[in-house]
Amino acid sequence: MREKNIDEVYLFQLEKAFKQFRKYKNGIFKERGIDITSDQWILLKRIHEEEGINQTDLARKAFKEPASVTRILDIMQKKGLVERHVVADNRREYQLFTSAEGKKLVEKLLPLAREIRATGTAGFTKTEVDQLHRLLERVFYNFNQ
Amino acid sequence: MREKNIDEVYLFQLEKAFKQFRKYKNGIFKERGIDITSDQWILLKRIHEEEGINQTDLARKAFKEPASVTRILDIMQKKGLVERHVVADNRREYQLFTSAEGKKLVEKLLPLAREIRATGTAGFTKTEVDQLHRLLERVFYNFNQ
DNA sequence: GTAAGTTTGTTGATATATCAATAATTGGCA
DNA sequence: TGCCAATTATTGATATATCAACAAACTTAC
Repeated sequence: MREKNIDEVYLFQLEKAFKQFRKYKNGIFKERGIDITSDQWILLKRIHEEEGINQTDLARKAFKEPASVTRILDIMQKKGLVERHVVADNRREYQLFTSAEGKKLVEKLLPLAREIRATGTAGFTKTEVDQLHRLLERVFYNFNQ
Repeated sequence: MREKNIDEVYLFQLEKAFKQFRKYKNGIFKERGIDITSDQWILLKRIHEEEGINQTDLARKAFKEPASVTRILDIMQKKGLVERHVVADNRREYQLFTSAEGKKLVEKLLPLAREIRATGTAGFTKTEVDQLHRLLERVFYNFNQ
């Protein structure tokens, strides 16, 4: 049997879709003059959803490595978007909070994020979006065994 | 309307599936003692499919930036997996070839790659794999406008 | 109460992604 | 022919991913 050409491989399509999404998102931020990256936005939104979260939990929930989270937070802290607060009864960890500026940015970006999600599934029925979601969950599950 | 929690967002699931796939693949290579990364393998396989391809075409077909291709090839060239040949009638570009060692590695990895693809869609019907592929194509298309 | 193990976060090294700038070469065209 | 534009590859800067090693703080078991 002939080896599949890589174009036909669903995993290559998965990679293409993800990369194109990231490019699109970064492009939208840039074109609106918003100085934030796709990954910084993920963390900012997460912290906003759960103010006071620590880095380990943040990493797990955002599906990032703790080391990456450390570095992305360093950048966002320099930009004044987030704050690390020491915890009274535990000197190992930080509680993370969005700054006032961070909160403003979240409010600005939430509708944009909604638009971006809608763009990706333009022309999809609700059923198709669910189908895609469930199929991706199963792929994730299969690779997570 | 409440803002969607990021877990529910299909785009987050897309990212998770892709990252988990990459981790799984890198893990398999590592566990078999094969000194190659997921991305190096993509390029190696592509060159093997089209010996003599130049970097621009390789970048387009592998869906990578030319700058990334330059650097990944540098690494693979050092490892002795690929060769850059000068072209007689065009001193700007190189023709890329897999080395003898590169070819051996391709033969070793092709069945592994097939297994990895199968792992990702374990429990899928053929229809579901096609469905996933087509849905991803449409997401890509939507973000590529 | 202390030693051993665990948790939390950081850092270093390496690989890849992206954008911008650049060098070298080639092609088109007046 | 000679200049300008396009092509090909590289490099620099910055951001992120991954793994390993580590330090500090905390927890557990004895």
